[in-house]
Amino acid sequence: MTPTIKDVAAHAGFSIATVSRAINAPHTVNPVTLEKVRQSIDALNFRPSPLGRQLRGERTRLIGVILPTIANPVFAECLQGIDELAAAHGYRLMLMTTQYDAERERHAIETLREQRVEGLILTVADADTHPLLDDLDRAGLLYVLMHNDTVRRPSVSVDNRLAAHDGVRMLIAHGHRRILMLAGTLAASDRARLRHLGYAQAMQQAGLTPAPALEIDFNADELAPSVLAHLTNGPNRPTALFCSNDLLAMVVMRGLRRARLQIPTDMSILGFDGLAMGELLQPPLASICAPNREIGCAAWKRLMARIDGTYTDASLALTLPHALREGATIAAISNTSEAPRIRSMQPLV
Amino acid sequence: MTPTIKDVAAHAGFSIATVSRAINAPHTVNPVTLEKVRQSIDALNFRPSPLGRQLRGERTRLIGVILPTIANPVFAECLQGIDELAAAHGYRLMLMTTQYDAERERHAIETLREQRVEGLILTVADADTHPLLDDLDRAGLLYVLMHNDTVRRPSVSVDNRLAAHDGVRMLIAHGHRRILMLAGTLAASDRARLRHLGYAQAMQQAGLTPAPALEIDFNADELAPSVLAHLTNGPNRPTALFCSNDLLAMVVMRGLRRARLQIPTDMSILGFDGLAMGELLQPPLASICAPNREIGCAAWKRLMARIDGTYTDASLALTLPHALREGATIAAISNTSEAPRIRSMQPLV
DNA sequence: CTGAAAGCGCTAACAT
DNA sequence: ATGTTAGCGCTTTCAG
Repeated sequence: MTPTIKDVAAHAGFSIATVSRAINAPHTVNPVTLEKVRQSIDALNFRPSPLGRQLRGERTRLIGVILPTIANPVFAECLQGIDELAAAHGYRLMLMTTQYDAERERHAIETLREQRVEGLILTVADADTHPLLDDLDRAGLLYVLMHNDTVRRPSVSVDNRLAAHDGVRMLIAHGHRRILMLAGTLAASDRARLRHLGYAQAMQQAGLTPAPALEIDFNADELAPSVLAHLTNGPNRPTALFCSNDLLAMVVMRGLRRARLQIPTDMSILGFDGLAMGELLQPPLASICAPNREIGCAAWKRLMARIDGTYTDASLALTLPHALREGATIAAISNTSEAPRIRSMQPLV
Repeated sequence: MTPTIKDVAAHAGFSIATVSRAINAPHTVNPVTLEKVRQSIDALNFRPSPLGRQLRGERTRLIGVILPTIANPVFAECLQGIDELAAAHGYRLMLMTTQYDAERERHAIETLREQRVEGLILTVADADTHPLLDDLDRAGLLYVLMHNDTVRRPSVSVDNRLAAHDGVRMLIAHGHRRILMLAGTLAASDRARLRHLGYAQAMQQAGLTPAPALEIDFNADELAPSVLAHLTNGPNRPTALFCSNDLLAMVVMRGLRRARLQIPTDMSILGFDGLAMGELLQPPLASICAPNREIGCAAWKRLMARIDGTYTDASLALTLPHALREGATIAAISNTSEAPRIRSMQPLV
């Protein structure tokens, strides 16, 4: 059916070894022979089977990608970046999702190892304490983490702590003092932890009291009554919500609207991720933007550098810059009783 | 490094053939032997290499997925469905995106063929006239189309014409008479064509005059002045816009807002796709919903059925039901000069 | 410069 | 019930 190297050899009247050399080391073969072989290749429309090469222990040109989900555009955007570079470099991508499940993470890694991927680009729940990553190190399977914010392993991310810190500082600069952080139920990630840390530090530095992150059920149509009570409860209600990601922010915005709260008049909202989608909202969502596509691209480049052995950078973690997108979901609070005066702030960033 | 079948054989004191049988046909081997082999497998943590099997001409357990982009959640949602079933059935997914580019479509198909995928799930621009799909048929490589609305090939889709027809009828039932269809610049797909056909038929059946689809630049921040003129121009301006997909609808909504038009008061908007995201908008986007995840799942099942040879269904195309999501972006037009009376309509669907 | 042959990990006749 | 062997498509010594 599909022609093999044998067919080409027969057609050209040479051995399969010569055909192989004509393909992989053209300079080592007589130009005349080379030409004949090439013609046979064209005539038969032969393309060397990756399978043979892969089995032979050559490079598989396979890269594994493991993501929590692609339903969240954050990861879809990263994947776009990876895919673009992979296509340009003749690599094939094998994709597996974990739905944030540890057992599926394990299974994905094992499956991709079996398939002899040359490297792995992945996002895990918690990078620092992940035993499987130690296994990879031990086995010599190269990988680069994406969005995992750790200095202990090869990774590409924004500085989640600092980014959250900047964002919350900005809220404070707008006069907010009672700022609550909201997180999804799958919040046991290094990202979520660091974002909350940044929030807490920004609060403390402004002499304010940070609160634990309030967990929100992502899938519920409405906000839980207990949550709503928290958000609307009397004079101590928060004036601003820092949501640990944009999807959550959107769900919260909808929930608040259903509860007849105006955004940003009654409540300011700040998201995290910088989803393109957010700008299309009304009002456009303020967010701490991670360069998701670039994170994917950078992870690819790092992985390639590790594979090529040109990875000489001493530091494991690559931190990409974040940006504040000041959408219209944030209102300034000027002279309410809670924030009696506009304090002078040092410039942001 | 990684143990091979040889290592297991040596460890267990049997031949590699016996080990292979212990794995693939346990009943043909002596229970005692079987147990020993299994212990060796466990001891060495052996997992048979897919590569050897694949080269041997066995099933590769590889499925190729080709999508225009995963930046559009429509495709990400499909992919989620596919991925879920693939993981459950022990298949691996190889993903390639085309960015709606014919050459990249060709390249993706060729690459995946070389890799000996057992089948292909893909979305192409225009299924009917696609020569590469004929090649696949000829080569016997099994595939199922997703979102390509054609009766000529194995496919899973909604009835784009009917869905658009229903949607536009609904607009008309709400009193709209001047309804314009908007399409993205990459509109040369069978989907877009059929959606416009449905629009045109609905208009004609109501005695209204359909217009050609107006092309919108997806990426521009604002709507082009010429477009804006079209939409706001005097008494003949449209009162409702049917957007060929939800992402476009969102961009248009933002553009209209920037031009100080109120939605739905000044303009009603109907999208197509039923993105989950749309419900989070303000106002929630009315849309013709395709069951994207289910389309992915159904495509998977069809492909598996074709591979297993249990695909006895006579019809090539599987049409999944669409649904109208009547968001708040549609206003009723009752007694304006343009629509002097509410005409009685037959019930919708 | 070219060819013969070994071998990557595995399965499937064919023997025993 | 188990072992031997050939071969999937390819690359790579090693000879010539």
